[in-house]
Amino acid sequence: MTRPAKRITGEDVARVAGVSRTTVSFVLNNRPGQSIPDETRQRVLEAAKLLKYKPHASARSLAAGRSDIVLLAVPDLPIGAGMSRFVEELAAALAEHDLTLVTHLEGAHGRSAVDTCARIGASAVIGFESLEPAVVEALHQAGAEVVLPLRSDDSGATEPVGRAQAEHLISRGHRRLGYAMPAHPGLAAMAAERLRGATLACKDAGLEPPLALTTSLEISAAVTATTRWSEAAVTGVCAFNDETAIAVLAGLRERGLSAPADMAVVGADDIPTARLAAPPLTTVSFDLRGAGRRRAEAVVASLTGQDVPPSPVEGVVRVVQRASS
Amino acid sequence: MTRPAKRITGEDVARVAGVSRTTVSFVLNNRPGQSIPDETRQRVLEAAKLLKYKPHASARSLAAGRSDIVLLAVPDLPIGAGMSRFVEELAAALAEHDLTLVTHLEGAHGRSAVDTCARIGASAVIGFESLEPAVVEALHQAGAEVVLPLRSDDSGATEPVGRAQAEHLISRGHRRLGYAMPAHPGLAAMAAERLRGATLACKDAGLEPPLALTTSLEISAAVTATTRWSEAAVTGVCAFNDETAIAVLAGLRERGLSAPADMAVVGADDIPTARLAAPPLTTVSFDLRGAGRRRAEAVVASLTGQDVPPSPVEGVVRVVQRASS
DNA sequence: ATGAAAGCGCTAACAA
DNA sequence: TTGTTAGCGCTTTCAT
Repeated sequence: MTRPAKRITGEDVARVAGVSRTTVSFVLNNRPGQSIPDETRQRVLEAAKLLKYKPHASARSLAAGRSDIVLLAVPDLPIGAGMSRFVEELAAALAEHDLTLVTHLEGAHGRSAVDTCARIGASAVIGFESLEPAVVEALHQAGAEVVLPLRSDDSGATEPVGRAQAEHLISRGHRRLGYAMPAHPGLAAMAAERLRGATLACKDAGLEPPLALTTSLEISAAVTATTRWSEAAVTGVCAFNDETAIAVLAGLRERGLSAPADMAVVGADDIPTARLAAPPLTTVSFDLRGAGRRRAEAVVASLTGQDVPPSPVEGVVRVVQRASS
Repeated sequence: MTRPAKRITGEDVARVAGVSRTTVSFVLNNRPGQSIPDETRQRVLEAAKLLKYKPHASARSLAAGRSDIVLLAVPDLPIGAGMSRFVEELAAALAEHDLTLVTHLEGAHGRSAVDTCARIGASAVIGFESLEPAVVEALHQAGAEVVLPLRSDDSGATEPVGRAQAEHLISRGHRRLGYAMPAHPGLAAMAAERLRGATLACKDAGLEPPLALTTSLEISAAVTATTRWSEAAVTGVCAFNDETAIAVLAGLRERGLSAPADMAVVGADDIPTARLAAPPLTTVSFDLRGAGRRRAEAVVASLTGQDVPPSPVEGVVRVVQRASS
């Protein structure tokens, strides 16, 4: 498990290939503008493969002045399966541009994102939500060339989610809506955005804003919330996400009520267990992969100083109707 | 978002503090054995703070010969909230030893863990499950000094989970058990381990091994599985995890049966929605934070060449009894 | 088309 | 106690 293993350097490759280190570098990075005969190029490539040469990351970054490492800084919040799809796509899209993505999970006791950024020498940092200016500044100080918030404008499709939820309920005849907010503080900002989307949909339909109530993932909390909604004549509730929606469903069940007859419920995220809920949960799903790809494009663009092509965002939000509404 | 910002080097700090770069290095890394007068030390520290000096990661790693970056390589599998607790603790514990953790999520199209390891110049890599020897070799080639599987021996508490599930059911009088295996291929290895634990518990009790059936997260699959269990006179089933257990519950419900009367169900992981299931799900929870900490200790130990103190693993697995069993 | 040489910013012997 | 010096492995400009 702990073998140091002599490192193979570019010099080794050069010696084996019978060329200079410079040539090796040119070939391996296939630097444009250098017309290297195919014969030489092959020789270098073979030597590299033979020796299993891996360029030394630190040396490369030091010399080149950039590490091409992109750090995704995830704050302390409940992480779900949707996240991995986003991250995978982000990583894949970045890799196409020769960038390497790693993720930092911010925890109560661990390093801060800024710290981690400095330690790994990231070229770019993608933060969640909007980054505070002071943090952005610190990140730059730490060596990051580019710093982007996660959901600028389109990416998270966050407001549209709330809008889609509310529109769905409205289209099914509900006139008084509720919104189930998550208890986790880290989710507050995103929840507020989704709620805003729902509020806009209500306004468009000439309805009052949804009655927003916080619901932790416990039956008792859900009982309290659903009771208040019932009292307020709410007939349909949008939940921040599927977990919260499942809590609402549980609250209803506990009270001897049922969805959608007594109260329609729609979640968000379309987690795997949504369809297993009782009743199966109507939810809003959205294109996380697309979001990942768009984010990657934005990073690449600012890293290379190009203009950001606005990249169309269409049909990202979709209602998956099941029995709960 | 894209300000290069002139980098502050150790030289700048040295100049401001009126000392040499060496002294700066010594103070900042507070190298032992160098008795530097407090006055000088303070001067350096102040200069560094004033200039907001951050050592250049690549330069440091290149010179020191190690990056102190630890890479956690997560394969392509459904990632849950439990994971973040583990990662957070791992990161925190590593940070105490001046190591920095970043995570790589393996995806279908992105970079491989080996690739990522090479690109970031990780000093150590923590893999999931057991790493194949060829991969370990490649990782070393890529520059990793230490390579550890995630769950060697104790960490994941994986076999004990299955054992606890089965013992719980057996203690409640069930004589014929079922085991619900997940459909996701990435989970197969872990599932096999948990099943093994359950099998051992059965053997200890003089019972047949559990009837293992795969159950995807769809009601139809769960209906099929539960039907077969019913036919085989199974009265209690352990599920690989809570999601699978929730599927089993849904299958039972669909068939007009109920837990635990017709079939007792116990999950694993204690996800937040377990208590919201109908009926609330009995599950097995375990100490992910402890696991994270132990893994960190192992990494630190092999990185520093110390002997690994076996670190006691007690009371990590706990049955949380709810209505489903 | 290829090579020589000068760093990138830092660490760590070794001197002083 | 502090400074001088020599690299770490790579990129890249400038000669050849």
